[in-house]
Formats: sequence, C-alpha cells, structure tokens
Amino acid sequence: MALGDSTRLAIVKVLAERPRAVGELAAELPVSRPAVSQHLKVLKDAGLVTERTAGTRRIYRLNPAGVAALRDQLETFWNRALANYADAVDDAEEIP
Amino acid sequence: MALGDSTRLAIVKVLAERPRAVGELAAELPVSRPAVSQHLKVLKDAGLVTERTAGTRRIYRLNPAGVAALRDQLETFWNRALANYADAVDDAEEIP
DNA sequence: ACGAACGGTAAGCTTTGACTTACCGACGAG
DNA sequence: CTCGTCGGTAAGTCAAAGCTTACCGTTCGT
Repeated sequence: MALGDSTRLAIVKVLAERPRAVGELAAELPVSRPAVSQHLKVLKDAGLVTERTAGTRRIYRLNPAGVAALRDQLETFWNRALANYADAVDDAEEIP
Repeated sequence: MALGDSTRLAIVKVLAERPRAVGELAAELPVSRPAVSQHLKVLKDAGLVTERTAGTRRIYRLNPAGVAALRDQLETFWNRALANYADAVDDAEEIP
C-alpha cells in the first residue's frame, strides 16, 4: 500500500489541505527535500497525486480520481467483510 | 498503519471470508505459522481482529468494530481531501 | 498418563526501504 | 550569458521489521 509509510501519509495529509511545491512540503516535514521527492514519485506512480510545472517549481496536488478509486476499493472490502461477519454471528450465538 | 504490510493485508482478506485458526491461515499463505502468529498479534493490538479459544486451537476473526472505526476514519479523510480539491479547482480553471 | 496437535515466544538473520549527501539539469531573473 | 533557485536522480548507509528455526506450554484423545 502506498500509504503504508508514515511520511507518505503525512505528505498526503498536507496535500489534502492545498497543493504545494516540493520545497514547501519538505519545509513542513522532518525529512530532507530528496526524501520528499522520492515519496512523491511513489505517490505519483500510485495515481494518488498529480504534478504541474510552474516555472522551476513543481506543484503537487492530490489526484481526486486516485483518492476516490482507493476509497471505493476499500469501501467494497469493508462491506464484504461486515456482511460475512453477519453470517458468522449465527455460529457464535447458538447458545446464548 | 496496521495494513501497511502485504502479508497482513492478505491475512485480513482471508479472514474477511470467514474466521480461521492460525494453522489454517498459515496453510493459505506463503509464510510460516510463527510469522502468521506475529502478524495476528499486531492486528489484535490494532483492534482489527479478535481471538476465540476452541480447544487447542485459536480461532481468529475480523473485529467489525475495529474495521468500522478504520473505515470511518478514512472516510472523513477522503471527504476533507475531496472538499479541498473542489476549492482548488478555481485556481486551475482561471484561464481555460 | 502419555503422546500428538496447536500455537505463542525468543533469538537471530536478512532484507527491504527510508534517509542523507552529492551531483546535475532546467528554468527564470538580472 | 550568468547566477541563483528548484527539484529529480544516484549512491551509500542504516535501522526497522518480517521471516525462520528452535523451544516450550497447553489441551485433547487414547
């Protein structure tokens, strides 16, 4: 999972507020700028962020499509898990 | 995140079908039984699974409360992220 | 009571991957 | 044209954590 790393999760949370340049992100996080760059590459490959060039700066923002896709994926998983649990309750409640 | 590891995610997916004993889980995964035990400890501490003793066997199942809690937590995050994106669209669409 | 099955724990190894420093190319300002 | 800013990439280091083997306690069947 692309959000498995805590730094990456922090980046996503910051970008959830508003788009940022790489240097801005690094300034708000306890890691160096290259580290942020590497994390952004992972997040971009995962489709969770998009990049926009503005002069010498690269503005990164969340990709709503990627975020929604991940959300839906998890949503179906939750539903299936909770549905199967409802069936399993029968076994547990045989003798109250 | 407790689901950051792929093996742990696989365990959760298997448990989403139906509860299993530790040995059963290990039989369906490409790792040893002790490895499964260690992952189950993490998942239990995270509140995602519960344990029930049945003779010499330990039956593990998903904890719907923990699953729902994580779901809600992510849900609020998605909503906030997508809401902020709607605001940011204004900047991008200034000059079509 | 004894043996087998089940599973948790400890110890150690190994590997993954996150981080830093160093370097280089791209772009804009002067 | 040149300098400063911004940021991606490479190389190397290091610590976190996942996996295995070995061991032990617990429980059930015979």
